[in-house]
Amino acid sequence: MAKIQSKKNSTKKEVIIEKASKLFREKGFGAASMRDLAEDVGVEAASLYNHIQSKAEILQTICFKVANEFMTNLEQVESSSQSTLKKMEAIIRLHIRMMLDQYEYIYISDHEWRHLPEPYLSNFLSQRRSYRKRLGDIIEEGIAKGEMKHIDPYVAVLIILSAISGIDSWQRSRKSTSAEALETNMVKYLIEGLKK
Amino acid sequence: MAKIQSKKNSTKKEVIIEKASKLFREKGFGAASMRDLAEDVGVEAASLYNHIQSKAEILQTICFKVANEFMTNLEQVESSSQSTLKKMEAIIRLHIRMMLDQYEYIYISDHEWRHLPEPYLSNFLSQRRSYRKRLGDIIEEGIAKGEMKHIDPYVAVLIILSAISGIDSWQRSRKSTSAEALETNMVKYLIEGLKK
DNA sequence: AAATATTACTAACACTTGTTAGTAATTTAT
DNA sequence: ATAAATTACTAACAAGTGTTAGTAATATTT
Repeated sequence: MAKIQSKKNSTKKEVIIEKASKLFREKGFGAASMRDLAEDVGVEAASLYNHIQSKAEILQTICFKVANEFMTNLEQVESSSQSTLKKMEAIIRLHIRMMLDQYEYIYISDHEWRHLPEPYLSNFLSQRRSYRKRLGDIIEEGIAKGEMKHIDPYVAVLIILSAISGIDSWQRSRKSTSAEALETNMVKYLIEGLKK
Repeated sequence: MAKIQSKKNSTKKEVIIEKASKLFREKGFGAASMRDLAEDVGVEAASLYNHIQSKAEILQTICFKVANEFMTNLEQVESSSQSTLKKMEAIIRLHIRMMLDQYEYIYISDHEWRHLPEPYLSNFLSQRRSYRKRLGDIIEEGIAKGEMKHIDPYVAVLIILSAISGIDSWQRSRKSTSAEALETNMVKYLIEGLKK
């Protein structure tokens, strides 16, 4: 049956993935070894395979967990009845917050997806393409309704997502600017850039 | 004396670095092997060491080449007598263009610097910090002069650089949007977001 | 307490890694 | 053409890779 390990209410598999996410971010997926991971978990490398099937599976789990979370949120926003600007703001804020408190996961999903084995790689990229397309559709609608300025929707999506993804280089020097100030300023910049 | 190899007027070392930059981007520094690289160059792995000293040296060369290029340009812009908005526009345009026609180099400098060995790593990060600080100073001056809107300069720099860095995910699907349209739209978005 | 299922261990596998020695081939300088 | 320097080759190294078998220890269920 379900095994409850560790101090928190989390499976050992979850512990492994959590430790792995930190390790993969620090050293990169390729350079992080299963023996490194085992040491972090406090176990021998071979023992990991009682809980996971492969190193790649860890990466898959992380990448698709993140992708699904964003996709679910997008569907909620799409089916809501806010203005297109409010929709984009909601999405931007979610991205920023997830970047702030699920940093490791998001970072890996953003930067290490290249190492996904097929067919997961194609699947992931297709999901990402679809996600961006749907963000672009919201912006397109915003332009059509006169709520947003005339700009290439695809480029706008690129800018917004990349800008948020760049918070990773803030994480390492988080003295001067607080998290709240960061979110406020980013939303201001990114939304003002859309407004007509 | 100077050895002229290959078809073009380039040292074999330059050929190696050029091939390496493509390889490092595709597979990541850690996952790219010297044997992979050797095959691309058309030579045995051991022969590479007649021209380079180590795998890490290649990474160093690439990262600092890029860093120096940006730094030189920044100094020119700083000492010019344009408005702060024009200065930022000039910098943004340079970044976009370098991203477009020196894609491999910039990408590696952006994403693979983590694998630099000390003391190069510290050196690189310090240079990067300094670069961003000076960009922030331009924005701060822009705000003080009333040319730019009130925004945290550090966050603005973060957004601008990250947004441009995100062009890498455009490279792979460069059908719909042309390079000129991309630059125009990005400048529009990023500069409008600064203007008062 | 006994039986069962789960997890950790040691040892080893086949393979890949960056790099070095030593030497042959080739290019450049005399 | 001969000498000197440069570059490519083969072979090998020590170390590290993900992963599997087999087994001992531990926890869970009966």
